[in-house]
Amino acid sequence: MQVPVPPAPRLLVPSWLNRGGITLTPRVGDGGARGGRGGARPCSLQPPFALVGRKPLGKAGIDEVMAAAVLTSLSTSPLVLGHPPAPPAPDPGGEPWLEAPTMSSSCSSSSNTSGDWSWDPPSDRSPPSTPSPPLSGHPDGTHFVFGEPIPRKRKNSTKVMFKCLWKSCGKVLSSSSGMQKHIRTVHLGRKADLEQSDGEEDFYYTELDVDVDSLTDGLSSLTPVSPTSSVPPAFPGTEALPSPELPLRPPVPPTPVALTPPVPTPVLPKPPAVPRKPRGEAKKCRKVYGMENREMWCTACRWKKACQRFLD
DNA sequence: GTTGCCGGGTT
DNA sequence: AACCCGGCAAC
Repeated sequence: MQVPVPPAPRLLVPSWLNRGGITLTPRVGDGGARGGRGGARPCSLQPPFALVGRKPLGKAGIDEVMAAAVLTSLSTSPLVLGHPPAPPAPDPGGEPWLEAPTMSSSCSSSSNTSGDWSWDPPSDRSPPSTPSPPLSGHPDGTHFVFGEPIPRKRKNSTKVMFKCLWKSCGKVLSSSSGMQKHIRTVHLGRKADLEQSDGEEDFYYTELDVDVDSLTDGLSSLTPVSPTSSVPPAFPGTEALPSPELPLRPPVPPTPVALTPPVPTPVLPKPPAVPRKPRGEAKKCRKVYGMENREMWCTACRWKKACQRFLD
């Protein structure tokens, strides 16, 4: 009849272990707020060095890098640099991608016969919310309807560009709004300033990451293939394009696509023109309850996952 | 600097 | 599966 339960003296956590992760009464002297279920966790004692080498990316084999590059380009911009993955040289540099865009007439036909770029059905990741295509005219536009496989960009020096997928138009702009406008006016024949776009434009352009560094690098020194020194003029019909930067463009012939009615589009099936998931507006548990009341957060928030209580 | 959360590890 | 956290992009 006694309670022989010494409350497991909490170990002294060495500073190298307690890197903010351990929630020992955060800062408010609440003393017992943690009690959620059965006494919280014993401060985790995983060896901190278990994470060694989590991202060996730095010196990962070229194969890995190549694979990553291929995957990336496949998932984000299937048409980009429509040339087959057959690098002529092993490229010792370690930056196999973006070896200056080759000037194959990408749009016409033989973009790539391996052609796996053809509307990959959402087999892999299917967002549970809305499986249907986004023609649902939501003015907000930001539909993350098709899974968001956009890999996180390295903040290094990649820049997001937007490429028009319209047949024989390879226009690349630096802003999505500009691209939408371009598509709206040039290809869809709509009013440029039409406020409400039903999002249809999103189908006709794709996003692509451009490594600025290697681009500029390549421009200044490499330039293996015809560098297109004189950039061909843009379409005569287009408005002032907000594209200050536009490194290289495929030799797109001056196509007379002025105001043709919506043609049965060429390379449609490219859905995920989803730039990046914008941060939701809803305040999440952390913000609502504060760090002090962490036990009131939804579990997802507690685990640093997407909040499931305050959905966007 | 803070917040939200992905990716991945641990239990 | 539940739990946890490093790290990073968006603010």
